[in-house]
Amino acid sequence: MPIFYVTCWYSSKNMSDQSPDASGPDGSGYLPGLALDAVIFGFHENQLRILLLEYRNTGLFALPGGFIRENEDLNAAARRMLAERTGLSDIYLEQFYVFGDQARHDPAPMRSIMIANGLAPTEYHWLLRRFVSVGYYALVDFTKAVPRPDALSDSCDWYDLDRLPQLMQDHQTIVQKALETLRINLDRKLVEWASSLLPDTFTMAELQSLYETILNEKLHRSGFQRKMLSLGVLERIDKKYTGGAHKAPYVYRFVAV
Amino acid sequence: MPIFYVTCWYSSKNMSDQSPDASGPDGSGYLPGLALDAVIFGFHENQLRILLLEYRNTGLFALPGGFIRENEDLNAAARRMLAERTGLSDIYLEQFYVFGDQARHDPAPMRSIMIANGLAPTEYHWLLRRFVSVGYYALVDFTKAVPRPDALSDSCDWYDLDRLPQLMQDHQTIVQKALETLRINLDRKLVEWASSLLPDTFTMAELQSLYETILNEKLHRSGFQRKMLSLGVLERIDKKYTGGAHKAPYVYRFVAV
DNA sequence: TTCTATTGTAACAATTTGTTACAATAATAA
DNA sequence: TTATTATTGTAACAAATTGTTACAATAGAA
Repeated sequence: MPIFYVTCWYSSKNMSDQSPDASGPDGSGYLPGLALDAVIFGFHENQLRILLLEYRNTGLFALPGGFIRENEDLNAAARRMLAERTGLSDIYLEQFYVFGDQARHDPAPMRSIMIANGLAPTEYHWLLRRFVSVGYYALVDFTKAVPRPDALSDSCDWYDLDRLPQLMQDHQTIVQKALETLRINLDRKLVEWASSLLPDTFTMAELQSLYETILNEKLHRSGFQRKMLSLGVLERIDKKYTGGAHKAPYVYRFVAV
Repeated sequence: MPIFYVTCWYSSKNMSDQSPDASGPDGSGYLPGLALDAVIFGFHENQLRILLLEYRNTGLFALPGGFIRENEDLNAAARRMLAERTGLSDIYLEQFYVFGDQARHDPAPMRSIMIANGLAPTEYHWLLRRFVSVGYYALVDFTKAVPRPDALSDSCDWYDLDRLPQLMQDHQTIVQKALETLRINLDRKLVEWASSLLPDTFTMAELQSLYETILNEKLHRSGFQRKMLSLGVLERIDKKYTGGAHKAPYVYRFVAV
């Protein structure tokens, strides 16, 4: 019972128009039907934001996403996509959920985007087909990122979590689920996250404001300080003279594990 | 710039030999390159086991897996696969990780399995290609399941977690990650899991043994009872006369949320 | 020098968890 | 009937953790 399975990519234009990695604008070279969407959390001075793309002439906003090359690990694809969008490479990145309902398949917005970009996609264009998408969340200091739009979008920028524009498809759901994951994992993953979210050294007040911003609630200063110190992962470095008319706080660093 | 993307399934035999759902043994009707693997945890009387398939004449063991139909939700596919393997439908099931490294692509074992089953797969047979696999864990009372082998395997049975046979590919890693997830989530998900892991009513000792088995550590009886009662989700039902020469324990039920 | 805002930490209370102890049984055997 | 036994439910207390308040120690500005 010899059976053959072949995935074919047809392009009416030039099959040879491909980037060096052998993945091209016709979708060839990518794993078919599988995508990534990333909720990139940016933190800086009490502010928690996420990175969104705005598509040209459409008023449509979306999470940065991407595809997986045939000769690429899934997580590596997420890391590559992230670097393309932010210019950052050593940041925390983790899967949190796979969005695989049929209901999320809605070719209309993507068709609008393509048309707004001067393309005339056929009904069966690969970008208009059903995708199962792996959700990733990433953590960065947003002052370190250099957001770059992708080929179809004219802006890539940070948006306050509580003032998000209307998002495409199920991207609002994806953001919500990412935020839940962030909150659930905060205590357990703090040390892993620290280098992505905080400068090398930081004051206790900065660490507390990170907690408060992520959890969206006020914490008691004294108890917080005691709890953090009791974790045994903080090393006190120096005093920090901020210029304020008050005692100078210490700066801390997470000790290597 | 009209571009076409078409996925083609070639079968040297009969393209019409398909199940009613339009997914066939040639892989057509399924989302290409995407699979599921399930770690089905079975609990009963202090024992935690998982369900494994043994492939005919190969000595190879594997997690039950499956594919996603083109007109099926991802989670629905997992639920269907689970029902096919266990006969159970109302059980707890959740994604925990996507395994998407290229390194996991190793066609050798699957080729052996197919050959052992009298098939002569070509090099490009769909089952021998790279798959990204969504890992699910499920929770059942293993006395309620009726394990059924799939087409290529001659047994489907429960194995003690600490006495697993050698598993195919990266399935050992998948089991490990599922177990970690189970432990991390136990407290937070207890109520959701209860109906899959415990009988409708249960004694405190049974609940404690569930905890101890999952966490693989002894807990203090008194503190455990107090903690569980303080959750405010247990309803005391009745006494249970077990026949033992001692005080009869109460049986509890989780109250509806 | 005084004043102000913020920090680090002590002090104590409240709560939660760890541990031990013991009375309350269901059977069983004397 | 009456011990005996194994387990259960919970009280009692200790230990640890967390919540809250208080206060001394500044770094700068007035």
